[in-house]
Amino acid sequence: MPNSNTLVVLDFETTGLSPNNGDRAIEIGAVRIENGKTTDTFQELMYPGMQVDTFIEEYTGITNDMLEEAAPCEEVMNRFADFIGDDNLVAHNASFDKRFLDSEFQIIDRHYSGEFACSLLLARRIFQAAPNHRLGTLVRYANIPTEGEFHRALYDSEMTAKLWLKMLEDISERYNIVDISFELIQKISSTPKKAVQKMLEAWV
DNA sequence: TGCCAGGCCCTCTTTAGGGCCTT
Repeated sequence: MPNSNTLVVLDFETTGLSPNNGDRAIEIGAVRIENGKTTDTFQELMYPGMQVDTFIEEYTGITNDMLEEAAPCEEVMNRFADFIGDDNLVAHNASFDKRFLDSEFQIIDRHYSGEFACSLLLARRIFQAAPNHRLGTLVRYANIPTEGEFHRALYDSEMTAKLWLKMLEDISERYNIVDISFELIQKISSTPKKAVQKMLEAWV
């Protein structure tokens, strides 16, 4: 059974946008949050069996030379499957990371039982006034200190985790809700933007 | 040869189109 007090916030760097086009993961970063505190991290580069193009090298700072020294995707993703266990999962634009997690796990015949939540969907509802809902913009909007490079897997997962906790804190303070369950998060994320405030005000 | 992501969300919507987000 997934533990609702424990979350793994994860982020992939990849060769492109779609596993259906043959794209693979090149780095996975993750942060485990237990009762609001970071208790563990995971970060590994992985060799996807192909060269990445110059856009990806420049976007992520991950070079082909770095990847050639890395363990293959299959090996790294097996370790990552052990890391996430049955915990629930969070990512910024989770549909993207879920596609790559599913694709990489299918290759090695591994499975997970946790459910995904999406910090982008939550932010569109909780931080409606933000200029946009890219991860970097939201981190600045929420006044979260930054001291690293975006577009690396561990740093982005750490920033997503901090943003996640900030949104939970915001919900808790704004609506006086003490216990924010994973189920409530899912409920907020699937409620139309205009109806979120009323829904939360009525939440007991 | 030519194509090439996909889910969410808004609106000049629902018999659709296009921007936002992720690499």
